[in-house]
Amino acid sequence: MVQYSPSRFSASFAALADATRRGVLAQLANGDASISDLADRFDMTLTGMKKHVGVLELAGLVSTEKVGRVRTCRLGPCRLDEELAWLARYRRMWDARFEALDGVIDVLQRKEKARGRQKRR
Amino acid sequence: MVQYSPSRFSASFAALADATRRGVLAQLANGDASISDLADRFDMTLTGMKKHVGVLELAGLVSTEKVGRVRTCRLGPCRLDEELAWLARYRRMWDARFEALDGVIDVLQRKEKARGRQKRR
DNA sequence: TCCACACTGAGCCATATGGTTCAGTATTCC
DNA sequence: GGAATACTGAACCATATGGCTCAGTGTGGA
Repeated sequence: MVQYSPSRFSASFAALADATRRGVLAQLANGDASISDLADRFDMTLTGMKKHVGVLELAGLVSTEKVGRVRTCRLGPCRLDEELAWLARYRRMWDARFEALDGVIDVLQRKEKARGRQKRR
Repeated sequence: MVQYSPSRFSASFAALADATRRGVLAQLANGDASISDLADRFDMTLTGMKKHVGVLELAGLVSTEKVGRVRTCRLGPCRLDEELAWLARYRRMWDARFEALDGVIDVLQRKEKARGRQKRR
């Protein structure tokens, strides 16, 4: 089940905050892999990799299925749409904020010039 | 100085992984604020808020300046461009991956139909 | 049947994180 | 000068994180 709780972002961003986990996602973009494959590729114990996969799975970034004795990992249901939207919104606010600042600077500079003209008179 | 080390993403995503810090960014998008302002708004001690601001500052998301006895926080130099690009790239890979999967399913279904036709003969 | 393989879970360890209190220090205002 | 303000830093605490080992458990192949 997909979670839409307020902590969803916390989970996904925290999942992305680790270089190994970002690497795992990149790897899975190339194709599905077992826990052993991943552990091997990232030079880590099975148990260690399992924890990373667990974190990614909780965040919805990876889904896994066990068939026989091997658990296969693939990219999960979360496409990071909302995270992308959050970042995009943040950047719009950032831009707006700095345009506003530029506006203030403009006004100040115009006043400065006006004062200069007055002095010259 | 802005860092472009491999751990840059780790710092920014980790900074975004906390709800309070995301709130601080949203707040600063509305206007600059002192540490006290923020601590007050998020019902936290000054010291606690200072730590959060420190994390955001290290990630380049916030910059601060102390004048007199008050330290003013504003949105920082990092616009999250590369983070946005990373997420966008991930999503493209995600899409590609699932289109490929759809392709496989298509092929399987076509084979299935073909087998059906054979049986009926 | 038996061995090897792939995972799982408990538990340990060092360090990081998110918070606090308390005791400064520097500034501002009266 | 003295009190109030705004921050700063050290130290503490509980919990989380990122790793590990070790001892299972379940599956597949000879």
